[in-house]
Amino acid sequence: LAGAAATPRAGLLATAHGVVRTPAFMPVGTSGSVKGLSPDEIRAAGTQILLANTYHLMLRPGSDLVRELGGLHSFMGWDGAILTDSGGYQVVSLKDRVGITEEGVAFRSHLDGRAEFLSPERAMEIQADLGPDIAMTLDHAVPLPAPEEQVREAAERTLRWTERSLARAEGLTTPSGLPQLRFAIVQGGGDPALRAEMAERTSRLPSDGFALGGLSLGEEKKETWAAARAANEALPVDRPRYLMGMGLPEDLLDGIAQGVDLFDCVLPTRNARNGMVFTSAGPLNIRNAEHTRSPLPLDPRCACEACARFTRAYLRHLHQAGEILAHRMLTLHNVTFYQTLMAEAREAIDRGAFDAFGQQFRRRYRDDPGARSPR
RNA sequence: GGAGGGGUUCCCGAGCGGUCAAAGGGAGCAGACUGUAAAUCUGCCGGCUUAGCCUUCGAAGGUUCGAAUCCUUCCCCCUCCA
Repeated sequence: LAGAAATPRAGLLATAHGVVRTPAFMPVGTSGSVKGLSPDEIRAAGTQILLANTYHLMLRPGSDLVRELGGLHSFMGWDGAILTDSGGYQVVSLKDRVGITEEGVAFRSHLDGRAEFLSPERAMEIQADLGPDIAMTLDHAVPLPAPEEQVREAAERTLRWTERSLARAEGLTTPSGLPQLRFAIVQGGGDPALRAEMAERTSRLPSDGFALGGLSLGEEKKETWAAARAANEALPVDRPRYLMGMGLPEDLLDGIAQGVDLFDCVLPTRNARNGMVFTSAGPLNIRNAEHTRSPLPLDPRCACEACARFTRAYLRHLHQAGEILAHRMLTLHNVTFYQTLMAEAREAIDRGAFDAFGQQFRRRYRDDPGARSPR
């Protein structure tokens, strides 16, 4: 990896399951599955690395079972790279079932109400059992807006938890025996100064990469990027940066512009199941009546199976009829769209033409009337 | 032929004198979704010149200050008996 602190960069991230060309997007496969897609389809969409979740897999089927069956890669039949989130996000998404102490996070399982406990140490132990290529340290994210004091406290606690996580990870082994990278998470809310400070302090720790967590959690977009930029400028240039949980296609471009190497987001997969399709001419909702008789593909610029084979009219029909194929095809398309965007961005960076690429993408994404089928 | 039950807004289905343009589903229409408790959730869903007015609960007539609700006749459906 090369380049100045917070400018677009393309690189290679070596993992135990292949070299990931960055910037890269990780589709989310929380429970060990990118909902609706087989590993071959995930790969065909252009995916190099995907994300799974510690909390969910810990509850079901249990990390010991995954270890017994050779680790997450062999368990789910995916031989590409995997990153697992530590469960820190569930502190936010499951906030009503969570209690936080300095020791860790107490959960009431969303599955059966059972008490579960995730400490920084346990998060790393579970991730060692799961055996992803990259494990995330446990962090404490805060929904925004939040009082300054609370944001500071969570950020400081995250740093302490990061130290504990990294310390515990020493000596742990994966089921396959292959090495595991550890990424530390920087918190700090929407405050650029706090973000910069936390990034600087975190970067002194022996971490293989760094992540920006707790963004797009209710703050204004301007705030998101100001905070992210401050952190990115303070992070070491020679290690990968991961912007957690974002985002929209525009967000990916904005993140890449300030030197982010890794992204993940549920939008392309979850929204696909809810009928939303990302296209080069902007987003569309396949449920909308305007597509009822449309003979067009979702996106004429896309090479995925859904676009090669099916009309909007058919896909709309499938979605209205509640057919699984609609969810599968829209998911395949959205993931392909995201991965194509990332591949084009990498190529543009290599050419030294990222800005122009971004502008061209945005122009088409916002303004192309081809996004709408004729009435 | 006899006995009984029923026809409600696109569909199913509550309501059984005023608080009913009429519960609840479904369908339809639109919106939301950013480290997934999500194939989920929210809103609209008779019309209009929309703090109100108009048309609507099989049809027509009647009772009543007031009817989807009560009465009469008619039309249509279903069940049982002959």
